[in-house]
Amino acid sequence: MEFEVSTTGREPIYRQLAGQIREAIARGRLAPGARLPSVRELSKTLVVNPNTVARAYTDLEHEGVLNTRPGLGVFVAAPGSDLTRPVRKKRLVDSIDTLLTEAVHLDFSHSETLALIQDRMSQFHWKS
Amino acid sequence: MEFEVSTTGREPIYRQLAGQIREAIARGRLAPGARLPSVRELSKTLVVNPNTVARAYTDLEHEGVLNTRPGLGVFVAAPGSDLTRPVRKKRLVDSIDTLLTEAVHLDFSHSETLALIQDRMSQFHWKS
Amino acid sequence: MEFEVSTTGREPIYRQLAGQIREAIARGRLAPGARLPSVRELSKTLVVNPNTVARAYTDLEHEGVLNTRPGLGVFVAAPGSDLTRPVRKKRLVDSIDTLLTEAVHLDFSHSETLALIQDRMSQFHWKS
Amino acid sequence: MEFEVSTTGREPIYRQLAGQIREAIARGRLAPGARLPSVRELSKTLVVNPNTVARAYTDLEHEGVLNTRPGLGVFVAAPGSDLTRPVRKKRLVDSIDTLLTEAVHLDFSHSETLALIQDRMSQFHWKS
DNA sequence: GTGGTCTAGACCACC
DNA sequence: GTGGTCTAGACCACG
Repeated sequence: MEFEVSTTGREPIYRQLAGQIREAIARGRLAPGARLPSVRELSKTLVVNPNTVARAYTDLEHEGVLNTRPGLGVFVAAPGSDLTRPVRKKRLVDSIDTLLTEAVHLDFSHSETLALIQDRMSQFHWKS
Repeated sequence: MEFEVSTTGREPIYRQLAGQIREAIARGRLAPGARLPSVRELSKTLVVNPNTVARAYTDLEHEGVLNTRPGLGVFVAAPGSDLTRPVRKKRLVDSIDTLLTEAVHLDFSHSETLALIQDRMSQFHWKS
Repeated sequence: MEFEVSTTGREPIYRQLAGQIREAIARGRLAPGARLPSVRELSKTLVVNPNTVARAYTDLEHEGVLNTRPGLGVFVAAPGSDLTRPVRKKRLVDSIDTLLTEAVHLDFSHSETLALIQDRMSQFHWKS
Repeated sequence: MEFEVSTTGREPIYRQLAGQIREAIARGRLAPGARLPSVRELSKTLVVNPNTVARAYTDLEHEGVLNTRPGLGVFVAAPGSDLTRPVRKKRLVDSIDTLLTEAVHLDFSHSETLALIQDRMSQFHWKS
């Protein structure tokens, strides 16, 4: 896996990195159990402060997306969420509504939006 | 229209407010030409500083979502975007990918996600 | 780059500043990627409130003229516009008509006006 | 002459009106000596407050563009400016620079800009 | 150190 | 009454 961060644009680097790791997992390009580069290693290849990489990793660990095994490295966790179904559903619905709001303001039609979503869905790695 | 902001989360107040206004418009609950509460009025009901409300309004005006007529108030603008199609599409696709990443991590299946999206889509106000 | 603002005129300070930055970029005196003075620094040299400088910077960021990288500073963005061609043309034509109206009222002839425009054009940094 | 004001958009009504009168004169559609509608009359047809029309007229009178002859009405003044040539030139050059700055940021080329300006120039009524 | 957010409170322009 | 500008000063997030 190679990641890349852009120092142009206002999204904090640690959050760009966390987002890219989440997306790589969701697309199936990083499988459960896979080992990620060490903090030191990744901070060198991305030319960013090690604290920045560490922050991304610990955030994802708190989310349950990564596991750190001290002395061994950082690994992709098994899929699944600790949250209850109503909580998970509420989060997803809120995000969907935000997306649809954006689609309407960007002047896309119902059918264009749906087609685009279905097209992108085929690129992700869905459960069962 | 009633809006509500939470001061506990990390999302800035002015951005929560802007998001709620955008969503109300996208759902058709705020029609083009409708007048929004005055800055001072809304700042009182939300118990925030008038500058904070004004910031949300002016951001939305820059986006072309609202029109402000000094001395009269703030109004919902006509729909439509001045942005180029490639730019609009890129923005939407990026948002879709972020959403789908979240859906996978929240452990939803392809069909559940699609069903949820189609259900929510029916609540928005699409063009043409 | 040195900027200067006048507090006596009726043009808001933040807008004077934004205009000077836009002009410096259009003349090529501020190249893409160049760093602008920090908000605090510039607010000291101009003797205005930091918020006023920040307002100019964020307006220009919304226009796509500047990029701000929190923690690092504010930089000149890559050139180009995200707006649709008809919108861009309408804006330019409106501004041209306003200019020509002024030229006529200032009692300049057709040839004097054209000569002056061509002279000034040579001082700007045009694309391609 | 018919004028029209838009209550959408942030330009004050009195200034829209003044601008339209200036432009009509510069295009030769209102000749020197022509009589403008009375304040009362115009305020009715535009459906605006009479004070607003009066403000536009008095601003233009101060500029030397209109003359009020009490009891008779408001008339287009003879062309010409009271200002000295260096002052007039400085004003025009400043306006030209502002226009060219906008053209560059709107991503127009040198030749497109010049062509557009020459096209619009032919629609104005130049001296001698 | 950088920019971002929010508050409190003053004054102005417009209608 | 409306929104717009500006100041002073506090606190937070980022690198």
